[in-house]
Amino acid sequence: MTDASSAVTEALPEAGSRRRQIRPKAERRQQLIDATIRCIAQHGLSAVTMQMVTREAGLSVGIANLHFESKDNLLKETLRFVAEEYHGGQIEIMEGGDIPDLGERLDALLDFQLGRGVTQRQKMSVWFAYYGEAGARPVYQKIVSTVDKLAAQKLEALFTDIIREGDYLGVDARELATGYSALIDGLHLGLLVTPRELSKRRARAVARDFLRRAFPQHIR
Amino acid sequence: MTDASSAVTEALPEAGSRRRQIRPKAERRQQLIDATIRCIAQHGLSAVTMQMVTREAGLSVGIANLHFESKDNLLKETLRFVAEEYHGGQIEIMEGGDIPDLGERLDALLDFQLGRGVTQRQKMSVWFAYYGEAGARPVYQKIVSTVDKLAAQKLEALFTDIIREGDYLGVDARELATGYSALIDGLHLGLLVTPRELSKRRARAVARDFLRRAFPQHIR
DNA sequence: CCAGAATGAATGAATGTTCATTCTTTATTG
DNA sequence: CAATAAAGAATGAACATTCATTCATTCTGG
Repeated sequence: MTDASSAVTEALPEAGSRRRQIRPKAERRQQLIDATIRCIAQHGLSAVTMQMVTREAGLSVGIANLHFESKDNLLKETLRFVAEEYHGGQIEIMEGGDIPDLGERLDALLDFQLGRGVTQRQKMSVWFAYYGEAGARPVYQKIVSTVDKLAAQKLEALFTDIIREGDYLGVDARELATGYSALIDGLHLGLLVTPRELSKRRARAVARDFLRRAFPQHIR
Repeated sequence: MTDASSAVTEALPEAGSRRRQIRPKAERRQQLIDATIRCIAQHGLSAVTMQMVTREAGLSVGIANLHFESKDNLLKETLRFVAEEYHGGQIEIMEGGDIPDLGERLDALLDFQLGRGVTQRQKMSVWFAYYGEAGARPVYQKIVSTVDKLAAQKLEALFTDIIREGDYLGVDARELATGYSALIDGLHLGLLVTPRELSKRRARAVARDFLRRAFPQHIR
C-alpha cells in the first residue's frame, strides 16, 4: 500500500505520517463523508467522534472543521448524501427509459433495494442511525422527507401504469405504494437487526410475493 | 404556570427541593426507565445524559449509578423493558384465549400495533433509536432478537391457523408472517419520520389491505 | 514566492462516575 | 411508648476523562 521507500534510516515512519497532500475542496469533502459513513456503520452514530472520522479518512482533526463548519454539519451532509444516493438510484430506475417492460422495471427496482454486497449494509446502518434520531431532530426529518416524497410519487406513478396495463381491479396505486415502501423499509430493518433470522434471499422472496399478489400478470 | 404563592419571601422554594423520599429499589428503577424513555423520545438517544434523565425523574444524579451500575446498563435495561412490553402485548393477543374468532384476533393485533395515542409515539422513538445503534452494538441485537423470535413464531402459528381455516391455497405462513412484521415496522418508521405524509389512519388502512389480500374471508 | 490547504497541540465545555455525607425508615431496647 | 441505633437509600460536589473546536504554524503546488 504505502508507496514510500525513501533512503532515510528512521525519523520518517512509513505508515504513520504520509506526505501532506493538497486536494480540491470537493474531493476532501467526499473523502470525509465516506469516512463518516464507515464510522457510523462500525461504531454507531452516538459513538462517532471527529477524531475517529478524520483518522479513518487519513487526515488531521482540523480539516473537518475547515471543509464542514462543524460536526453537526458533517453529519447532516452525510445524511443528505446517503439519502440522495439511495433515492436517486431508485428514481432513475423507476423513470427508467432503459427498461420498457414494466414488470422487468419492478424487478430492477427490487434488485436495487435489496441487492448489493457489503456496501449496502453500511448504508443501511447509516440510514437507520439517522432514523433513530429523526424523532428528535427536525433537520433530519426534513432531509429525508424531501427526497422521500419524490420517490413516493415516482413509485405511485409506476404502479398506476402497471395497474392500467394489467387492468387490475380494486387496487389503489397510492395505498399500494405506501405499503411497498414500508415493506422494503421493514425488510431493511430486519436485515440489519436480525440478520440470522432474515437472509437477503428471503427478504427478496417476501418482497416479490407482495408484488406478485398485487400484480400477478407482471411478476412471474 | 408556577402555582407558587406562599407567604415566605424566599429561602424555601416550593418546587426546587422536595422532601427526600425513600422508595423500594424496583420502583426507583422503573421511575428511571420511564424518565429515560421520555428523554430519548424528546432529545434522541445520542443526546441523552445522566443529568437529563435523573432531573426528568426528579432525582439526584448519583441514584442512577446506585440502581443501575452505569449509563450503559440503564440504556440496556430501558431497551429490554420497551422490547418486552411491545412484544409481550402482541403475544398476549396472538395466543388470545380472549378472542376465539381468528379474524377478530387479527384485527385486535393490528389495533395494538398501530393504535394508541401519544405514548405509542414515545415508544416508537425509543424503539428506532436503538435500532439505529443495533448495527454496531450486538447487545442490542440480542435483546431485540430474543423477544422478536418468539413473537414471530406466534404470528406464524396464528397465520397457519387462519390458512387452515380458510383453505387458502398457495400461501406460505412463514413468508407472510415475515412480510407482515416488516410491513408494520416500516409503517412505524413512516409514522415517526414522515408523519405529514403518513397518517395513523392510512397506516392502518395499508396494513389491513395487506391482510385482506392474503386472507379475504377473514378480513371484511 | 505566495495563496491557501493542512496540521495538531492547546483549550474549554460537557459528561459519566465516585463517594463522603445526609437523611429516612425500621427494628430494638429500656 | 419514647428513645435510640442500625441499615441503607439518596444526595450532589468533585474528579477525571473525553470531545469539539480553535488557531498559530507549516507546508504545497503553481
